[in-house]
Amino acid sequence: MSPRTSRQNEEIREEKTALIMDTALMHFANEGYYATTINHIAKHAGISKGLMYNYFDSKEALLKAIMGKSIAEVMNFFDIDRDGYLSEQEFEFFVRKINVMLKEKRSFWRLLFQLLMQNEVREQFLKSFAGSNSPEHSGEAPDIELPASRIMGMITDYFLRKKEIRDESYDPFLDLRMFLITLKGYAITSIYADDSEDEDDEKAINRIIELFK
Amino acid sequence: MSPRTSRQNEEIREEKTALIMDTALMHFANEGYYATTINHIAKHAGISKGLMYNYFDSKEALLKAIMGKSIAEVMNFFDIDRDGYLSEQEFEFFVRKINVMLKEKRSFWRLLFQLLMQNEVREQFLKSFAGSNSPEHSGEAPDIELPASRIMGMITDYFLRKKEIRDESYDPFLDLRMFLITLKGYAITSIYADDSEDEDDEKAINRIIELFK
Amino acid sequence: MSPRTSRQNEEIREEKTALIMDTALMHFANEGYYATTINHIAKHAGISKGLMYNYFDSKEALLKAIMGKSIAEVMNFFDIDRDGYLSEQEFEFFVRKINVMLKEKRSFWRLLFQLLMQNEVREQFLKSFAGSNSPEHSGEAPDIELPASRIMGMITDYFLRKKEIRDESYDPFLDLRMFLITLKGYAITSIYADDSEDEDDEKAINRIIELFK
Amino acid sequence: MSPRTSRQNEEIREEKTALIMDTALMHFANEGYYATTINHIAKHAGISKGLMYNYFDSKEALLKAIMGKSIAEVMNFFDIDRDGYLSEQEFEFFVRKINVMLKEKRSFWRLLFQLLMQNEVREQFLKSFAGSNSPEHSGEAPDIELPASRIMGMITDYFLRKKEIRDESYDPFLDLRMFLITLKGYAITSIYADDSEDEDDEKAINRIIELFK
DNA sequence: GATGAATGAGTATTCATTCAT
DNA sequence: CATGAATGAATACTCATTCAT
Repeated sequence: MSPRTSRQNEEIREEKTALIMDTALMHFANEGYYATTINHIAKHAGISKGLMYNYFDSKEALLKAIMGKSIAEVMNFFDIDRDGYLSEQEFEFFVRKINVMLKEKRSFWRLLFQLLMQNEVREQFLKSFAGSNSPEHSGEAPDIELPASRIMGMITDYFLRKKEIRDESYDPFLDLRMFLITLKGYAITSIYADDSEDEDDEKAINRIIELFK
Repeated sequence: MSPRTSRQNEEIREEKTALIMDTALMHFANEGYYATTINHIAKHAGISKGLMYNYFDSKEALLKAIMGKSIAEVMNFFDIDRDGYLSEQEFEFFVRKINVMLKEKRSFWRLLFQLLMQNEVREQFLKSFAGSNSPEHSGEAPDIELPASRIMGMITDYFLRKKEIRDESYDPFLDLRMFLITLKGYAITSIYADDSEDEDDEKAINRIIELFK
Repeated sequence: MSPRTSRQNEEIREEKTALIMDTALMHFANEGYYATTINHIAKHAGISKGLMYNYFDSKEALLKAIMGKSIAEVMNFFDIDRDGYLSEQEFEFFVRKINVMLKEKRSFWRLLFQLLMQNEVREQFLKSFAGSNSPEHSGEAPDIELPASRIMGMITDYFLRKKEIRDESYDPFLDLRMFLITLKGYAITSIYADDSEDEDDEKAINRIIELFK
Repeated sequence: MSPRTSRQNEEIREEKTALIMDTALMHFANEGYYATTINHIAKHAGISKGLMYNYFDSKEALLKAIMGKSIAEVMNFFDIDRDGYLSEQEFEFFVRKINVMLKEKRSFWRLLFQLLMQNEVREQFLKSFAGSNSPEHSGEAPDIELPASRIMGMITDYFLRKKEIRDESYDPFLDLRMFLITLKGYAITSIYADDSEDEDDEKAINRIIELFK
């Protein structure tokens, strides 16, 4: 009957926060952000509507928290504090890693794509990847911009370096463009495949590596 | 003082129908179907809310009308009554045509992708492309199914035929898969590019043709 | 090409007025006043919505016109300019007449009952039958009140006169009450019978006459 | 600071449910179902529009809940599990009971009559009373059908049995018909009487019993 | 921390009525 | 006289958010 220690409370908060975010992500991803009601999430998470608002200020805040956390995880996955250099061997590793991430975080990617389909959201999001040297930002998502554009920079460097070992006709920007196109195509195909044959995906990934190595 | 002729009324109806559908498509595509209110559409179309319902039974009916019309146009574009055979030269023509369509019907494609991101809609839609020999259907969209799966059949045939002129190691299904992946990737890249450089797109299309010819 | 004469116009007006009123009455009676839209009436009458408003100021005005006309017809049926005296033989005639009226004007009676089920309408209507000497009225339906209460007076007189030829225990007011109850019961039974057996109705009417003669 | 117990919530729900149903019944009965807006009900019940939908899915669902509950109460009133036999003494009791019910549940009967005045509703409802041996029903109101037709069967039996103690000329079906007519007439007279003199009603009921005993 | 009853601003939809032709 | 496109006020219904307990 003794009151919970603040340590215990802290644990409860973390557990509940994670539970809510996971449940919400799943439903946002599958039924759509607008189609998913707070009630629905609360019910499936086994908590009350009111409690949700104890942890998140609003539905939008919940969405942002989910996206922020997921993006951070994805970024972490890329081993942020690497040297920013992508060797040929690392390139293969990089592509395979993306494949793993797509499969492990299907819900996040579905949600991300869904959100990117809306102009307003997309525009806000794209700034993150635009320039690596934006001097100031509104503070909305200050910790994503840098890593995101750093990865883009890293990949760009990789293709620019390929020019040195290819002949005159090689166009690194076209190759980069084709790589991104193929990656995106693979991503949505893989993310929305209802009957994903891992074997087929593996073949496709190998082919992508072969094409852009 | 005499009432409008039915010819005049017919014209008015056609014009207004088109106006409403165009306005709605634009907003559905850019702001999202759920985020777009009937009020919003009416205001931007310069008409009253009530008039909308004079032409379309509901928001969903409006969406279906838009999708139906757009899909029909796209299908027409593919010259449905061709012989169903895709020669090597026709393949290049085919890919270029897709590129044109993507650019001419950006809003439709944006809306289509958006809708496909939601499980329920996607599942219903995917049936259209599944089998070319579904004996009966509920009548919802009977004129889309056939052409859609016919096109898929035509493309599949094309890649199967390539096997005959390639060596033993050629995997037509992987090649087909890669082609579809690349096309999808190109599509979403092109559709959502804010600053589309036609020149760059042209290069990418050429590369795609070169890769899968 | 010569313009219609005012005589012709007058004829057209009368025809159209009757057409609209008949159509409206039928639908009001069967589907209900609220459930029947102006559109519905116009379509079934084969005219335009606008024309309706050329003849009637509003939906309610249409209703009032219908009720007024029907009530007038019913009153006429009772041979208004009779002497206001109901003999025993005339009583039988009177009851049979009511039966004929119920069958000939089913739609009107259905509509009337329907309207009487709503407090506001009923209260307004009941004044008509209340006193035969209401000094003033709002002018809404001045030509109904008198005949209606006159008929009630006539019937009341009939039952009061019966007292003279019955024994002491006879209660004319109870008998009158029972007569009205039975008539109402017969009316709604007959009006809403889906499979009206005229033979059965005939027997019931005979019984009613026998009971209250 | 602790949340309400589920017992407390249960109580609140029951109270509010009853409050809403009572308020709605009163207004439906008096102003008519269509003429009564959800707003109106909410305002008179002293709650918000939204809360209504917390308890009932729709206006129609509210209506059905009210009718279902009322019909169940009425049926209970008739002591359903009696032996299904109506003796002469019980007949008197039966008629008096109906009178009590009419007075105690005026609003319900007003609403019922009102609904029965509309073709569609009536047809659906009348099935309940039609046959006592309908093998299957759509499940809409399975628990009403049986008792309703059972009561009709009980009354029919009563009149058929009277034949045995009457002379040759007695027509039980005509008598039954007259009884139902008189009952209906009494019902609507009583239900819609603005100035109901209980004394007069009592006399009429006595007369009815005397007539059909 | 936890609950779910309660709120109200917002959304799709209906329909009597108007009006230009 | 006749038409039906156009309007907008009203209505049912939804759902994020608040708050008493």
